[in-house]
Amino acid sequence: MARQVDHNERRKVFAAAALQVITHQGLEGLTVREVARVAGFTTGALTHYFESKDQVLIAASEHAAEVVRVHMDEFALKPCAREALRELIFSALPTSALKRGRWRFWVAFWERAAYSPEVGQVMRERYREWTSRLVTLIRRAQKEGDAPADLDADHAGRELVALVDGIGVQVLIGAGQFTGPKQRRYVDDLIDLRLGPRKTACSAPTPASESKGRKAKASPPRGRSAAGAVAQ
Amino acid sequence: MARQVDHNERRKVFAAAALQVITHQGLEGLTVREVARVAGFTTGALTHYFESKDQVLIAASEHAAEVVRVHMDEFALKPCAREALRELIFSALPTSALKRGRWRFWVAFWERAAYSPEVGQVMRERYREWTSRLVTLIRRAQKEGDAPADLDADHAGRELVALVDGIGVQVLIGAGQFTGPKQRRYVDDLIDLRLGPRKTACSAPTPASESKGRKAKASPPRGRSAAGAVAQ
DNA sequence: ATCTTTGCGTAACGGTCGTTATGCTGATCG
DNA sequence: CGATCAGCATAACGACCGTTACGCAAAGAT
Repeated sequence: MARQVDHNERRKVFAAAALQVITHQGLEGLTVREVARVAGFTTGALTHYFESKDQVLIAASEHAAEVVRVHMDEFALKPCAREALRELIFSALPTSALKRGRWRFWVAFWERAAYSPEVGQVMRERYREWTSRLVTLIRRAQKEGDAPADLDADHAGRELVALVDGIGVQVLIGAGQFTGPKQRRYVDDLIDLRLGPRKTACSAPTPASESKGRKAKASPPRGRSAAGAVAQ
Repeated sequence: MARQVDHNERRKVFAAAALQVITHQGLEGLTVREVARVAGFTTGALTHYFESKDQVLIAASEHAAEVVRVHMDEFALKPCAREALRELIFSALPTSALKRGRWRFWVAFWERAAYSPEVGQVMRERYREWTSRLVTLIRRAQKEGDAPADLDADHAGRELVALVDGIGVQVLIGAGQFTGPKQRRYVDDLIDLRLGPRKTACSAPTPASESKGRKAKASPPRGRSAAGAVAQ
């Protein structure tokens, strides 16, 4: 035998490089030469691990999904489902330069998915997982009495997914001044509207928790009836 | 002098051809040769009217916007603002093969806008107009007593824009079985949630009518229409 | 020590891209 | 009735693309 290299490990290196290239230079900047260069190799090495450029693209999306998966799993562990839902969605919003780069990545995939069945397949699986996370948390919130029992969790989940994607689009093209707090306000507003008034206490209902001390975050408006005069 | 042709008219023919190419073959299928071929010319003619490929792209988006603008103006004339809002949004949803093609077109632009400032500028103007249409109708609904007076129309308008874009994304990648009626249900649901109970007095709500009957266009684009261009 | 196999760099191939150069055609005007 | 010039086709250019071919270096196996 000859020397052995961890095949999966190498593929991950190239996938990460591809992710970086798309994030910074877009889909049309994605070339096998550039990916190999960023990864610290040449095309000869890359072709050793991938059959085609499309396979590199797929691997990049799988790598990106894996990176955020770790992050997302943390939120699911929070005791209060409704709060976990909020923060999970917040973490997905394009509120920083890095996250906006990630969003450019996914938008590029949307475009590609419409023409490549294989990419479409991958994207469908990504959305199945992402939507499922939200729906699960909504159901948990219902069990915790923090959302109406007759709420259609599937509907609400997909609605939130759509809202987030829509926000992402507007941020990317630079429509309106969609700052981070503003993005969060849209999410909070829709959550409150769908799930109704919040429970005053989370997990273990501490009965005398009357302190109104909130963190520095701007507190979002409540339901529709109280939504007047919000200017920022 | 030599023979004269309508410069703007020619540009429109190429723009329509570019629109068709992107719709059917995506952004990576958009080449100056293909656009010229579809328009019934060759690259020599195209370069006579456009400085670069990017300019063709911009012209294509302006043409697409102009086509839908005519359609949208009809809805604004409806007596009941809330119903007009519904149908305006319905008309934008990717509920047919043709409309899905249009959506592919816009998604391609989102991706491009993130990297080309000039394309971004154009897209921002498109969204300003689209959002403004929705917000105006919401305000009219408020005046007609068909929406709560304390509703933040700007917020609701942008929320609806985001929802529609999010639905478009999910339809394009094929996530869930997002049929036409289902798409409309999401829109209706959010409108009802934000604007509250409907007034009964308005014109009888046409139940999910897809007004796809092609009305006779006022006048066909004058001059010689090229080979396979302009498919409304 | 030698053979075999793997890892990967180098370079070339065929194709397509946006753009540019060039030349024909025919409508218009002095 | 030429002269002229806009309109457009043809073709070539240089760059870059994904992919393939090939060769060498090094590490495990014998």
